[in-house]
Amino acid sequence: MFRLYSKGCEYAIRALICAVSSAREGRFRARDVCERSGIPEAYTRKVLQSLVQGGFLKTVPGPGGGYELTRSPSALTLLEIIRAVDGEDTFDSCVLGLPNCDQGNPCPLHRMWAEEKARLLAQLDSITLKDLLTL
Amino acid sequence: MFRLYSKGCEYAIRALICAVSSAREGRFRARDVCERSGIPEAYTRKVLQSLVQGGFLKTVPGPGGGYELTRSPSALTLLEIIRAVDGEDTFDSCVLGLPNCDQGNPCPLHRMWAEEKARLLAQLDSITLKDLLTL
DNA sequence: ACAATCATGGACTGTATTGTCCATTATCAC
DNA sequence: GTGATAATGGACAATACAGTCCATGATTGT
Repeated sequence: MFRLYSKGCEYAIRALICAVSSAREGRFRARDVCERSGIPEAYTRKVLQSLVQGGFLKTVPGPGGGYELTRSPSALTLLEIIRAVDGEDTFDSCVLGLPNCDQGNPCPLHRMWAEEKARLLAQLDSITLKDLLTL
Repeated sequence: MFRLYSKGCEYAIRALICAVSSAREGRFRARDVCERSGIPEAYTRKVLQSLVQGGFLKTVPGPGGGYELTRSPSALTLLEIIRAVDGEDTFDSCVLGLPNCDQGNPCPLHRMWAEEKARLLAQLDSITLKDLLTL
C-alpha cells in the first residue's frame, strides 16, 4: 500500500510539531511530546536519534535537559526530516522495482514518475516545520 | 520508506506489461509472464487473483487456458490496477497518521497533500496499460 | 472416461518493519 | 560525591508484509 514515509518518520514529524508548539526556550523532552502526541515513546526515541545524527536536533542530557532544534522551525523543511529518518535515497528507487532502471535505460513509468516526484519533492522541501504549526 | 504501491502491485503491473506485449490473442499464462518478468510466480498468482476479483482479468482454466484482459489495454489505467491490488482506499489515509483527520478537521499537512495527491492520482489515471508498453 | 493443464486457495515459512525493555552514559542539583 | 533525570543503544518481542508449497477444482483434448 501507498506510503509517503515510514511510521517512524510519521512519529518524528508529529513529535516535532508537538515539540515546537509548546517548547519552553526551544527545549523539549521526548517523554512529554510522545505522551501528548499519543505516539510510542521508546520507538520515537530511536527515530529522534536519526535527527540528532543528521544534525537537526541537539541532545541536552541530565535534569532539565531534552532536545533542542539546531535551526529555527522556519528553516527546517519536511523533506529534510523525511530524508534524515527514512534515508537520503528514500525517493530514489525505481517505481516498478527494476534494478537497472535509470536515465539511460528508463522503465515505462520512469519519465512520468520523474516529473511527479520532482514536483512532490519541491513541495515537501518548501514546507517548513513552522508551516506545519500554522496551517 | 516511500512507496507508491505494494510489492505485489509492482508484480501485477510488471506481469501485465509482459503479458500484453506478448499475448497470443490476448491470452497469457501466469507461469510464462512470471518467468519472463523475473518475478515470483506463486506470489504473483495471488495478486492476479485480485485483478480477477476486480473484474479486470478473466480466468480460462484447462489446457491452453490462462488469463484474459476484460478490456483493451488502452482502457485500463494504472490507478485502476493499483486500487484493485492495494485496495480502493490505499491513497485515502491521513499522511500524518491521525485517525480523525478529514476535511472538517484537517491535519497540518492535509491541504498540501490533498492537492499533491489529486495531481498524482490524475496522472496515474491518465496512464493506461497500453501507454506502459510504448513509453 | 482419463490424463494433462490451467487457476484457486489454504497453510505454512521467511523477512522487514514496528514496538518494547533495560542497562549504560552524561549532566545537573544538592 | 550522591542521587535524580535526561538521552543512548543493544537485545528482544510482536506484527505486517512477502514469498512458498501443496491439495483441489475446472476445463480441454484424446
